[in-house]
Amino acid sequence: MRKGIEQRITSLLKDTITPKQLTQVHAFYIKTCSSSHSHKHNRFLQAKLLATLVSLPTSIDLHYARSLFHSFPLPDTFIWNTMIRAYLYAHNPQQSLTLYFQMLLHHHHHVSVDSFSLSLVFQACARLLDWENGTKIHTHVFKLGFSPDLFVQTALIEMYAKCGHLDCARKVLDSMEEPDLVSYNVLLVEYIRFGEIKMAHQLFNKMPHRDLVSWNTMIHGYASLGDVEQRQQSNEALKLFHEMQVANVVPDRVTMSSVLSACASLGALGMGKMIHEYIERNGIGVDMKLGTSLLDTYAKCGDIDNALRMFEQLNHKDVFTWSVMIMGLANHGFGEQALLCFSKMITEGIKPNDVTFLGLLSACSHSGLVDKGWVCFKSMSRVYGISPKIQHYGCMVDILGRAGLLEEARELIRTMPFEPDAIVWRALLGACKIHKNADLAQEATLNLLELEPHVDGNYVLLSNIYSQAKKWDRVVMLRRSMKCSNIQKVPGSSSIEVDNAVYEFVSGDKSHPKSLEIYEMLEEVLDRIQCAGYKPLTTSTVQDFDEQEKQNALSTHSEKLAIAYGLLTTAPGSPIRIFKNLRVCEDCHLSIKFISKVYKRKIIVRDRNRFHHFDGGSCSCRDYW
DNA sequence: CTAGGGTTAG
Repeated sequence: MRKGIEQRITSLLKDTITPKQLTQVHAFYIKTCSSSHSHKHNRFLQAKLLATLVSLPTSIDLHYARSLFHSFPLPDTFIWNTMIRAYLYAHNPQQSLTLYFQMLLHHHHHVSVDSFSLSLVFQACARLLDWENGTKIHTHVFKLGFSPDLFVQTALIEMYAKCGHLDCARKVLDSMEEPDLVSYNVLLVEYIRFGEIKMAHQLFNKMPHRDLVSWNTMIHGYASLGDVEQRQQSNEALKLFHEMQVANVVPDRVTMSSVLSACASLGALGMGKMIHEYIERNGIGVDMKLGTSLLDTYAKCGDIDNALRMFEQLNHKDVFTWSVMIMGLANHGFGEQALLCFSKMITEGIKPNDVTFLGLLSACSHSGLVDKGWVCFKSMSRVYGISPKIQHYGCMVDILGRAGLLEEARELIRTMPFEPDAIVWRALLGACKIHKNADLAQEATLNLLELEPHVDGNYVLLSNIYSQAKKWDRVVMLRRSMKCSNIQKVPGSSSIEVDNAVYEFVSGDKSHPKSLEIYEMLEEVLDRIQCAGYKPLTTSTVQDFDEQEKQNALSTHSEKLAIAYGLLTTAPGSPIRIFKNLRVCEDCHLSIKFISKVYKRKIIVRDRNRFHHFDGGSCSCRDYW
């Protein structure tokens, strides 16, 4: 074949990005081969064809790759490696491994494994979580007398780490003479994936340099982890974002996405808005993922209007985007809108997944849509081929229970194809509380305490049920057993963001510097709403206090303090947003309705379960919560 | 050739 044609095909391959283009080049190659110039195949060009096929941005046509591979009578190391890569990229790491072992058998054909083969096969082991083969091949590295290669070692770190052998991974890293950023970052990512945030942070501090990926990994770690100490972790994410800027590392959309999820879990709307402005000011392009983050942040910070605006602005939406919107509407109590959103999603040809249905069922639950809940639940498997998980059954139990269909809820628990978990029993127990069914409550309690004997919230819920029924002896017994098992009650707290700083109040809190003013304000508030007809709902207190004591305990609940502070510090007529760690109590719910009317304020409360929008004396939950 | 981001019930 003439040199000119070889060069022409090489340059054609360079510009090949679609499978169709590739077949065209291939056809051209075959034509020139069979033409008069040469009948011999060109090994170099064929290898290049295969390599191009494997590196196309689209998914790999394995049939095609295999036929190319088999056209070589004696594939060399490069060609073997390319085929191993083909399987790896085509999500078939098992075949990569098989091919690697076949390659070893071709030793007599002078085909030898090189550092590319090794790094690829370790990646395959990492994806398969195949520690056994991984370690076995690790010994090959020594046997073959390889000088330690950066890529091989990095792949080894990933293999050990992904298989859960974080200490082995660390040993490989520590043994490296000059680990590069990727070697560090790989381990950082795996530490985070295993929830080892402390180890990650130590490594992060130890690194000689940190690049964008290192920072992003750490920020994401703090923003996404932390069921425990959620608040601290989210604040740590924001702190790191600040440090990153001090270190002159320019953030990108990945950074923004993580920082936003920290804002979302803090409920920090002001901070979220600042980040949004930062994104716009710095020309960071909003792609689908970042857009979904923004949407989710607005929804979780109580600003459903901006969430909807964001949703409208996004040109491309996938199942995540739609699910986030549906869940947002659900949490704000807009059940019908959530269902409408779902219909639109279907019309636009987006396939729902199991999370989408959690949003829908949650919407039905928050809005008391029993029939529609059943329709959704049944359509899951019948129409969309998604089999309901225990979470979906949990939602259905909640929907039925809240609506007072306690027997139906109990029957569903009995017939569902899962062992009921604590969450299911708690949903039933909560329903028993609303609808005052002592017998069923007894059954749910026994099951719940067997599964979760150490969760404070369960005792609080039970205690509320007993005091509602005025069974004070039971309440006392419960408190005693809590004390015996050393179960601490998580105190209720409410926070409010003023001038981008978050203040947190607990019941009877006097720690705020403006405490005196806050309590004066609270007194005025209570006076004014009482004039408007508010009467304290003392039945929801746990203790067998006298009436005045009960009222006093209620009047300084954390949400009331936070609202008093909000009234003091924000402009008249502007909305007040409160974030509570537990569910809002009935008396607070009632009084906030009055406050919204008397002070002409929109008050948005995010409690443990959902949002309450108070306006003009009523709440968006229509007292169904 | 290896590294980083978005949804998950009550």
